[in-house]
Amino acid sequence: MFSIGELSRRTGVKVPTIRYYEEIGLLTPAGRSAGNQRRYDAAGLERLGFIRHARALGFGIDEILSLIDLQQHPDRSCQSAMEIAEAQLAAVRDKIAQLRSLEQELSRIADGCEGSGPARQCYVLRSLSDHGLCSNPH
Amino acid sequence: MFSIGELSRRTGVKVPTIRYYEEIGLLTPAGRSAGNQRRYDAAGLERLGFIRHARALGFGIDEILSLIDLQQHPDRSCQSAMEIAEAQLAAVRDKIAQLRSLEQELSRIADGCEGSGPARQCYVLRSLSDHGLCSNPH
DNA sequence: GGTAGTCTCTCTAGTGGCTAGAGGTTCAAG
DNA sequence: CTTGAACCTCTAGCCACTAGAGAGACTACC
Repeated sequence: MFSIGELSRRTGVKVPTIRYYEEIGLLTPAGRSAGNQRRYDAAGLERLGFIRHARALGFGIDEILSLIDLQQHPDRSCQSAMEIAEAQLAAVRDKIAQLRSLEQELSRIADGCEGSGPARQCYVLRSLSDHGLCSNPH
Repeated sequence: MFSIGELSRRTGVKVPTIRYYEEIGLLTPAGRSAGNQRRYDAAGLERLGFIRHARALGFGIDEILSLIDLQQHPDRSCQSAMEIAEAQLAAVRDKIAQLRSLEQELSRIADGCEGSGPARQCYVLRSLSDHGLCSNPH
């Protein structure tokens, strides 16, 4: 049994974040000390590692709740886990596509400006004023 | 002179968003009607188009404030505009790189699971529990 | 000039996923 | 038994909006 600070050190998750996870029902301490301080065990450590990893991969809190729920019922089908992962993958790919389109526009816009002239002629400012100068829709 | 609803229709920016932009100092109406309703002119329309375009490219409110400030002083050097654009481009590229790394992990994880077995064996759940299964750092 | 129906007003609160800080209590080492 | 770090709860703030309540203004038609 160890403290929240120890748990934080072992997982790299900040103390207030751990408390926040408790508040939203992701992680409950194994118990409390006589003086009401949180105490965690190995299961809590593992759980927080799971959460951290899932967050790093971009899963939202609701998805993580579902995944944890599934993890606690090992006899159920893992179909929903796969669906959640695929949905996340699709969301990431979508985002990448959007960002690539932005990258293209931004590099075109930034390249068009030398940074040396007056703002009147600035290609950055002109591009923002006139959407017609863009090659992509966004 | 036209109403906020008309401005919204012409730009595709929602009415509450326009009011929010006013609150944070991005866009002031040209005036008010006798009954205190906002009235906009062509300059407001143009300004909101600029803001919308900049937001679509991912610029933050502070950056947009700076860009508008520069736009209103056409004799100043446009260096800062270029810097802002390049910083945004760099941020977008960073984000893309991060997302690509996530994409790789996620597709590996999702591919490892058939969705048909019990949760006990689910590769998605096992991957999240054991960071060591990952090939990328994230 | 009345009225119906749409638009607009201000204000408050909520979103997601935390982060920061105040003011007070508990713990562990010496 | 004291010191100082760690911990507690609670509130407020971040970004860029979005939603909704309750009240007032505008416009088209009769």
